[in-house]
Amino acid sequence: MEPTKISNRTIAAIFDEIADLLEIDGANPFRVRAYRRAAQNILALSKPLSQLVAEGADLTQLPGIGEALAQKITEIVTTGSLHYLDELKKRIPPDLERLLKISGLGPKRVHQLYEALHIRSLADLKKALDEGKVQALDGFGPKLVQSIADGLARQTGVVRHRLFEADPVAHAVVESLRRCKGVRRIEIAGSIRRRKETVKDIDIVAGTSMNTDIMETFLSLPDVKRIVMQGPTRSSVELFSGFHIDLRAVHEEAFGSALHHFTGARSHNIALRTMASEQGLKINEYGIYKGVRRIGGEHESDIYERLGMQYIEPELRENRGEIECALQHRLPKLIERKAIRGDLHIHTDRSDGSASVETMARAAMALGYEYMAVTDHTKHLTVARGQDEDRLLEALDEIDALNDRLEGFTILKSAETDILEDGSLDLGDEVLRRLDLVVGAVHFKFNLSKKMQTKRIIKAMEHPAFSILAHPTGRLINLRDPYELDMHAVIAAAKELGVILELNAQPSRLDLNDLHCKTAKEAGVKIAVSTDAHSVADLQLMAYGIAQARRGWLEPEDVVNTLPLKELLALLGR
DNA sequence: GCCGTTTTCGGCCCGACTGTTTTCAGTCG
Repeated sequence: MEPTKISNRTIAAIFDEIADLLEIDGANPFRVRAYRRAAQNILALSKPLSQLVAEGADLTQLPGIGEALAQKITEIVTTGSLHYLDELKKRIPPDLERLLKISGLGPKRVHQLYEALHIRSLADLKKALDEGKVQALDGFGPKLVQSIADGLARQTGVVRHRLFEADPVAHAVVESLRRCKGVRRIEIAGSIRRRKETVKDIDIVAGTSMNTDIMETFLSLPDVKRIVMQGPTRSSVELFSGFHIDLRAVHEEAFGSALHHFTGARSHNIALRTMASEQGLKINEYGIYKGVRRIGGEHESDIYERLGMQYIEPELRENRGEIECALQHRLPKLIERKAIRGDLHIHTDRSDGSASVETMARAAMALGYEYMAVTDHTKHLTVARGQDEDRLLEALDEIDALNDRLEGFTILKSAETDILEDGSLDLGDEVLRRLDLVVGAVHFKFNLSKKMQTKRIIKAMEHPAFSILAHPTGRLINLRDPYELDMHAVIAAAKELGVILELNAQPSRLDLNDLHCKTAKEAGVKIAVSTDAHSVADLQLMAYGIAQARRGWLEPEDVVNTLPLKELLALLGR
């Protein structure tokens, strides 16, 4: 049968769905976990499974994939569906998965609700609650029933917050707790510390002396809407702003272990603990132990040291191969903000930016940069006052004059050229040739088929003047999905054509994402980390781009705007 | 369902908090 081009994401979603259903069915929890772990590992792959199957690769070589799952993957890829899942759905109503999302309801209770009251949907649950049937069940006391009812009422919209929205909230809470009695150390942990693009909640870890009032202070912060959970060492609240915050307080000697535990990712922790137990060691929030003897935990680095591996930066802790690398002492030397020598995507008031070319240039100089590229929009993008050839030529004259005046700084001539529907560029060849680099981007016709969109973009990349593909997938996190695009084909074309891919640092874009970056790096494709600044303040967004680059395993040599100007121009063929 | 220098069976991370319970199961992170 003709293989489908079914995506890794779809296959992972199928395995996750199986895990949900098996869990409700009361299956062996380790079997459930095998499906979940496989789903997670599949998401981290840099090659499409459909391609691996077509090449006849041995799927059992992949982590977490054995005979049974390899066979299921092959069936999904070749037939587009999975008989086993269809059978499961027949036996267990798939709507039950939605009940799992309600806080306080796990597989056991969902199973019980289904068996005893035939509850199979949110509506059924609401009705049963209203009729007082739920509280009649064994183990469903008045408080639990109330919390389920509350959870059901809140059910609408479990949102993941974007990193840049969570950052200021987290910092404000940390600052109000820092001066509490007995607080020696306090840090943000969780997915914020790993700089994940979206976060579900905010985790904070404190190392304290015996006498501390941090928990009381935390629970009585003015922003607290309700207390979700409270204990002597751990509490959780919901703020009026909708954020959930977990606070974990341990004795200062255990701060490193607690910080590690609450930084996660969970899959990273599980992998480390499994490894530790193979070495006869045990890791928990309080330390790392050999037998009953505690051999570390004050500092986070103790854990990696005792396990005989390199320290793993938080951005890498996703169990995507970092543990294996750390054991072999060949982790990437992740890029840092200070390695950046320039910004290659900047708007000015000549299109939709708010500051002049000179103002942006002086701001970039103040950041210690050697260069920046002015990349105002082109004429097709009328809403952004895109420039036609004549206005662009005027801009180039202004840049020439400024470059004569600015000491030790170069403004590169460029444009964020629209990629038109047929893959041609929105500027004439004569003007394109006068630019130091050409940034190309899609700003309309997002809804083309995957095939057409991929063709359109690769055609644009084939233009001899084309340098950098900006925000390659067009997504706006939580607002707009990426357009349909065969990213593996785009990466292959970039490699072949010597085109650079952008990691757009706008925190609502972060496009390429972390996995794309890793895949591009492995393919030998260079990345530009650019802010797409529309104001002086936006230049600071570089930090978000660098964080995402680190999550994508990028090193300074993978990123073109770490190069000195001369070498950058040579790479661009100028 | 996966995995292996405890290797083809018998393990599989670890602990806090809650509610309903008289010692623990379920959920969560």
